[in-house]
Amino acid sequence: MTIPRAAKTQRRTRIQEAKEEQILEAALDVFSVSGFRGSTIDQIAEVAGMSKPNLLYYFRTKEAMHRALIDRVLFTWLEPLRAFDAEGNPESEIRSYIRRKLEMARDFPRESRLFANEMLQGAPHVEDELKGPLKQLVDEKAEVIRSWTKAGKIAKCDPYHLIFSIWSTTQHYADFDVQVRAVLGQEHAGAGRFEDAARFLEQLFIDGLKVKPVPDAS
Amino acid sequence: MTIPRAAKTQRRTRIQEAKEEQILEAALDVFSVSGFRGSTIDQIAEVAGMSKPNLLYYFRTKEAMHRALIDRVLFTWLEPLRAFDAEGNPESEIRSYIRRKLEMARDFPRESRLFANEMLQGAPHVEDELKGPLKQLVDEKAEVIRSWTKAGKIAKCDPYHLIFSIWSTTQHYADFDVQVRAVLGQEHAGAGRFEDAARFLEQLFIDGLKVKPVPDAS
DNA sequence: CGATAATTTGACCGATTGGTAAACATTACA
DNA sequence: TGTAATGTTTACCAATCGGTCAAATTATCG
Repeated sequence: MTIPRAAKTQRRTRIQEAKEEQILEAALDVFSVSGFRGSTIDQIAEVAGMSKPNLLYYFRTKEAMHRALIDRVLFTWLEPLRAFDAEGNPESEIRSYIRRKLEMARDFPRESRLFANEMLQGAPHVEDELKGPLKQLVDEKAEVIRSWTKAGKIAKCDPYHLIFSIWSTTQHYADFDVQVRAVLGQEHAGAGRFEDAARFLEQLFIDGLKVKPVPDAS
Repeated sequence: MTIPRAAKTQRRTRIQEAKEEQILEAALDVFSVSGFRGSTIDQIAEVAGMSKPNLLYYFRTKEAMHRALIDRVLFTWLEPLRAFDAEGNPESEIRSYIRRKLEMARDFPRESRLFANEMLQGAPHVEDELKGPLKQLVDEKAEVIRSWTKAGKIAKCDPYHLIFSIWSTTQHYADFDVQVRAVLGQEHAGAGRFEDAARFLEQLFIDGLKVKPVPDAS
């Protein structure tokens, strides 16, 4: 019988694990550029170096591949935010959060683009995750930030929009990489652009969030 | 003869102008969500309320539609940056630039997403525009900002990354709208979110760029 | 070894893709 | 009004799409 598709078996053989990894790696290449609708199984199969029916032996549908990919990416993608520590020093926490996010944009640009593609299309496959686990995590960290402002450790500001702005500025270097390179030109588009970005963003956020001397009407 | 396609005629009839407008409007709907590869002429035709061959009478290929759309969007999209005035007061210039960009994200989210989709795919259709006109415009404005820092009007910072960060933070509210809504929840995801964002971003950039008292070693 | 299960592939299917041909309908204008 | 140009539609095409199937191949293990 050939009925028991890979997914059904209890124990995953080494070969299964390896092939699924190989497929998801190729799928990430393709989905991150063309989005779900714009990607084809044939493309993924070619990148993976396998036949199309062979892909479909491990993942029954195109959606299944995409779903598996999204699930995996979503988890690791939120790790920097999870590491955000309430006990830590606000300035250094924000600083290292920016650093971490920027490192991810540099080291895992495909993952960032996969996620961006999904958002642009209205998150048809992950809306529940956004409204559930993601919102919950952000709510939690927003509360931490709010406590910092209340304690006078950082300037008063909307914690949600602070998080959004860190997300957007850092992911920009992955999602809009072509634009960044084009605008910076050959001279400044080298590997150093991430260091420059880090310096700028740290300055912006740290100084922008410093507690300001109240011009109190006395 | 039916050979002279619409594009070939010198004078554009009223009906041509209207239909082309109607098509591009529909194309914007579709392309902005699914990207170039993920969109189909049939989808656009249905949204436009016209038959597929009728679309192809006005635009010979799917690429021609996309190209026409991109050209139009790219121009209006850069208007806020063009309005950036070297003579003006730095603080109010930056403030109004952020406002304008945020208003565009609110009023023209499809245009923002169309552009974002193109970037994610590596800008296969507009790389020349990025390296040419766009880079030139940004270079020019970056020089303005640099002059401000040299004059001590704003804190010393990398003008390119400053522009990038304004782009990314503002466009985020168009491109990642689903995520923003999901995280903010029903209570705070209303129309007011743009006002909240404006307040936060203005504070961040204005305070973050204030000239800091030098802790000079005296 | 033998046999059973797991893996891989070529051939194929119906649906959809971008695009065409030509007949038909409408408009502009002398 | 007539007629030529413009605009629209039906029918269609080859290529590609997501996915199936049965046969062939390979790994596993007693």
